Amino acid sequence: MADLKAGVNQLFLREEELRTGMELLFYAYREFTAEPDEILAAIDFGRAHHRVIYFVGRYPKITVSELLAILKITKQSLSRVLGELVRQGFIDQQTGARDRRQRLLELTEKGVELERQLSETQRQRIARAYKMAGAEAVEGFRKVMMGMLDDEDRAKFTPPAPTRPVTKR
Amino acid sequence: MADLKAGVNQLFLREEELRTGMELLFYAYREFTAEPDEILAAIDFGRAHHRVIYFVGRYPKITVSELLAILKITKQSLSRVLGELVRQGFIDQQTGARDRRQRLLELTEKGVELERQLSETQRQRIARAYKMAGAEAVEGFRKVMMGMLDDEDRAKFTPPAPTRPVTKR
DNA sequence: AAACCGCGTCAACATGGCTGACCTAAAAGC
DNA sequence: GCTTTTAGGTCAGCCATGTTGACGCGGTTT
Repeated sequence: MADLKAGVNQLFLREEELRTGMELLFYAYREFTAEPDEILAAIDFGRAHHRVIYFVGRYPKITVSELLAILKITKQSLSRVLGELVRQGFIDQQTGARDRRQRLLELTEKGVELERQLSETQRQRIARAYKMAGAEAVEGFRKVMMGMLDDEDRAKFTPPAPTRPVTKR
Repeated sequence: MADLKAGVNQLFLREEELRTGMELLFYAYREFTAEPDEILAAIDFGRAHHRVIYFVGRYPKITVSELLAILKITKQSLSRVLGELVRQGFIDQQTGARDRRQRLLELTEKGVELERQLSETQRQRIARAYKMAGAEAVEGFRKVMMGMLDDEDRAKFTPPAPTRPVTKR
């Protein structure tokens, strides 16, 4: 009887714990995107533009299909925002040397500036959270977050250097 | 000179660390929503329906304005999905006893079943991550995630029992 | 009685996903 | 060298979910 009660209690705690995790993710993600969204809206861009800017900044000379693999959207969706970014001079495309079908993407100076501006609030938010929580907690955060990913995404974080999904280049 | 180098290195590490945090959040959120999204699509619902179902399940007898405060969307947006959920018998509305202007929301049995089904994969994903990472890491995860929230959201997690933002009821 | 509040609704619009079809040019395979 | 595959672009249309703004009804508060 005592055992049964303990079991039920365990279950309840676990349920609470899991819900907390779900909600933390929901709220954190929302807060995380809110500030850049405002900046973006002012220049008639959306979250999609931010993602493209971010990953092009992260992986200079990334190809379109590599970018698609990261974002997991269709090329039609990407092309809309990417096209705008290119036309408005935030991103440069240069034809691949080895493979001339590829368009290697890179931020222009203007693009770098926008990226910096957009990510600044996010960086601050994370830095604040890391600082408040302490180094050990950060390690735990990373472990748990990694555990939530599928193998494919997880692999992006394990290799020695920051690497994009490598296809032949 | 050695100092300077160390400083630069510190900066680089910090930058890497922060980017990792940003990306973990991006990928984790995407994975987290992917599975429910599939189930939802099959019954012609979207992520917005899930959120409503989730929070109504979480806070039975929640009022419309409390729900709006949690979701931070306009009532017009909410009303679209909430209306469908009510019409299709996933959510019941009952007029508030104290304040008859209020519509207290509750999941029907059908709603509970859908909620369970939708959240199941998410619960499993979190449970797996928690288990893989260990109790201490989970504590760290929570600390960091809390640090990312604004005070308002953070307050939702600190009180003794799970509480919704309390207005007069 | 007046003002405010909770909730619903109509209309119009933007963003960012999607599918499907079709094209060019370059690379790879045989 | 011809064929097939690949990288990338483009047109057209659809859908979900967010937005603003305006207005109405009934219940509560002052």
